[in-house]
Amino acid sequence: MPDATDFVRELIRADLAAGKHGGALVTRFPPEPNGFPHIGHAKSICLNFGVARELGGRCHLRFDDSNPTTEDERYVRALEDAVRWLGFDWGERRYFASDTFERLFELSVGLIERGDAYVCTLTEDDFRACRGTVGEAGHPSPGRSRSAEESLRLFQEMRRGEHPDGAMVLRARIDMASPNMKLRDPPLWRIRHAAHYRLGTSWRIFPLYDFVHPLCDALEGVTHSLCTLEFENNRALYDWVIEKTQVARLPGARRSEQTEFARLELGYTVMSKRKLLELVEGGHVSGWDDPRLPTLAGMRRRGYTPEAIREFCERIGVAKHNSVVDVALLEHVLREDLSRRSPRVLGVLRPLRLTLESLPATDERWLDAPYWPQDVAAPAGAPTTRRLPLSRELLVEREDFDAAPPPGWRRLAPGACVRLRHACVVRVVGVVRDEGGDVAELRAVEVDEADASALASAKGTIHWVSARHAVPAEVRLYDRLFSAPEPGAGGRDPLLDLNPRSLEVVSARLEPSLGGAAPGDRFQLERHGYFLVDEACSGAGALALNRTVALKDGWAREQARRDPEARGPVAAPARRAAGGARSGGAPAAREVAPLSPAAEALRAEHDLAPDDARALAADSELHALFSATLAAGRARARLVGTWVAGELRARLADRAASTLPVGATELAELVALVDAGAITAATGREVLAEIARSGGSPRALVEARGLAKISDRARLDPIVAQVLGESEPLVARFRSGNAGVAGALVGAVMRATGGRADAELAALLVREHLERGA
RNA sequence: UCCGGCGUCGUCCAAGGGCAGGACGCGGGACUUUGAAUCCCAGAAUCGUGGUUCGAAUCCACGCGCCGGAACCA
Repeated sequence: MPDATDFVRELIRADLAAGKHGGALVTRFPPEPNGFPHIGHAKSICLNFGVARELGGRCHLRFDDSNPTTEDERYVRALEDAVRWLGFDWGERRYFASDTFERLFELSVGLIERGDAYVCTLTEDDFRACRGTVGEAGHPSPGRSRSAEESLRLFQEMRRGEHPDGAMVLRARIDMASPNMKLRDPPLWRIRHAAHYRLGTSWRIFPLYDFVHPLCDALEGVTHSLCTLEFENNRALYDWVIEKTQVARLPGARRSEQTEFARLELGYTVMSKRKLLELVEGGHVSGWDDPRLPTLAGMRRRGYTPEAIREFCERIGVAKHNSVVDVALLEHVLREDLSRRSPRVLGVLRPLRLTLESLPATDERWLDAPYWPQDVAAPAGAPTTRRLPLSRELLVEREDFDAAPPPGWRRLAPGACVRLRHACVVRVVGVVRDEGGDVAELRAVEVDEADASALASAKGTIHWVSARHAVPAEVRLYDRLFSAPEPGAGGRDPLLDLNPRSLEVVSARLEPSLGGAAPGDRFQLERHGYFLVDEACSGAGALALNRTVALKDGWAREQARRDPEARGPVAAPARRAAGGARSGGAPAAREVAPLSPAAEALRAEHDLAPDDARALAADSELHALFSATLAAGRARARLVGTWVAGELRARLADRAASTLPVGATELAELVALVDAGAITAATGREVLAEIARSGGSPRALVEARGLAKISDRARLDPIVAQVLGESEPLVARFRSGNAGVAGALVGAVMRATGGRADAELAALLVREHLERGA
């Protein structure tokens, strides 16, 4: 049962229910093959493919490849890999925009013939100058008046390659003065003498996004074209292109509709293709699949699972406002998933020798150790235990020893007892230092199982390996690539925000069972984190491990809190910089904007609410209706104002008041009913909605439907009693101190009476009943 | 400045006239042979001001703030 609900799914469900597009649902994931997909693409993939899967539609994979200079076959493969890896399937539905150029050309010819497009020979600079700015209207290009025949001839010449790059473009003829810049005669095709990765040099002109995209959607029969917020201004053009090309008449084509949602942003990383490309080409990372990158290839190599990413995409939701998701959420779902599938093993990242003096050098004890903790069920078929050798020479974590430990320390310290995971409790009896004074070795003895107090003093458990049996491995530890929450914020160079310590490579020693680990294997190194045996670097005998994500470390967090200086700026708890959409400061309380003289006069004359006066003053038609209504009845002017300027206008949306089948007479009648207390305001609104739809007399409607207000105590009281009887949980909540539910109970009474109950009386009765019952 | 979009816990997402809810993070506690996991508890928000309404996060108005838009990119 897919519970994921968001405005996109709601919209689609509504369209489906309404039978729009013949009840069909077709979405598409439309990347341009000019870079590797990243976690932001995953959101789009999960949305488009997920919606289709859940709601019984299909989703196409389409390559939006209309720019020959940036696109490449290898990106096509990377995109396909990513979609498949995430667990989605486009079946036979793989399309290339570049396959549609011929049809797009034909549609363009139609546009020119109908006068909806023309060839413009302005230079790029002049073109720009002609377009105007956001503040001022543009003016027409000389080409705008070119005849269709002439434009057609030029357009054919463009296609034949008879003109150099930039000599001319085909433009839509829309509106050079439109406040929406996208509509100021946008270019549709431009000349580009460059080899396209699929088409070679067979085309010398290439269509632009705003032309290609709607047309491909329509041609493929896409019903819901989901894209990100920055295309909101393009929607008008999207619709224009579909309408004016008449593409929907073609077989299989549809009038698709665009809906925008917020793209994904993650803290401490960059998501734009440009910036990613810069990192890759500048050698700041090892490639598109560098495990520190938010690319799907990088995340995959680091050890992320498709399941975790899908879960993440589900949890972040889909909305219409820009947001920056905390990486902590990503890491949380990752750990959740990894915990279920990773056997626990021991490995020492930064080894320190520990000699167990109580164990003879020739002794070797093999212990049984479970792979899975008590609260994690072993996956079906997975081994549940392995053997672990204990010998005299051990290796422990350097960090687990402190000669002068802070309070609360539970690990190795002079004289202290700790438990060796799966083995025994040991006591540190000696610390050997090298000539530089650094700790070189620890001497310890096994604690007798009978020594209860020593056993009990061992508060901590540490991991270890037998030096002789340990297998070496190169382990890569990753930290976030950038040290700033929003790299490059404020226009600075993001490279300046690179975290110099984003990668640390250590020579680790692992328990012998890992000797046979194969690329792609994953496990948890206890107390360290989740690791993946690197697919690319683990040759025969040489094990390379990538730490996918560290375990949470409550001790480290606590230490950091005590001494923030001791930790690097990067390792400090993630704290997003203030900002984003919500930093909108509350200016000092301000007076409501003053009324215009006309509005003020109106307000004073009729004792109107200021907002109503303003609305009436601003709309002569509404004002006239107000005056007429006033004249037609005896209701109080203030109330008439509210109903005309408030309730009626709200129903109007963009229409003119004269289009409604409601005149001054009806309005006056309605307001009089409310004013006299014959009906409730709620009923009044309902009646207004009804007569706004189909006309008629309010009084007649009220009588026909029996909508008169119930203000008779004796009549309402039993209704209240019944509602309360049926709302046991709510009543209980009230009893336990939640006074707010009283409102909900009043609401229930209102619903039970179809809005006819005198609300004030209902509220009074509800309160009486509740108090009596208590 | 014009056009478009958007403002709910620190973060992400619900509630679309009637109980402001969930998740992550943070804090506290229980448990623990991973300072993990798990469990429990706490704290924490409707951008502002008016209006309509018995009742407003939700409707209306006026503001404020943030994002996007002037590529022959997508």
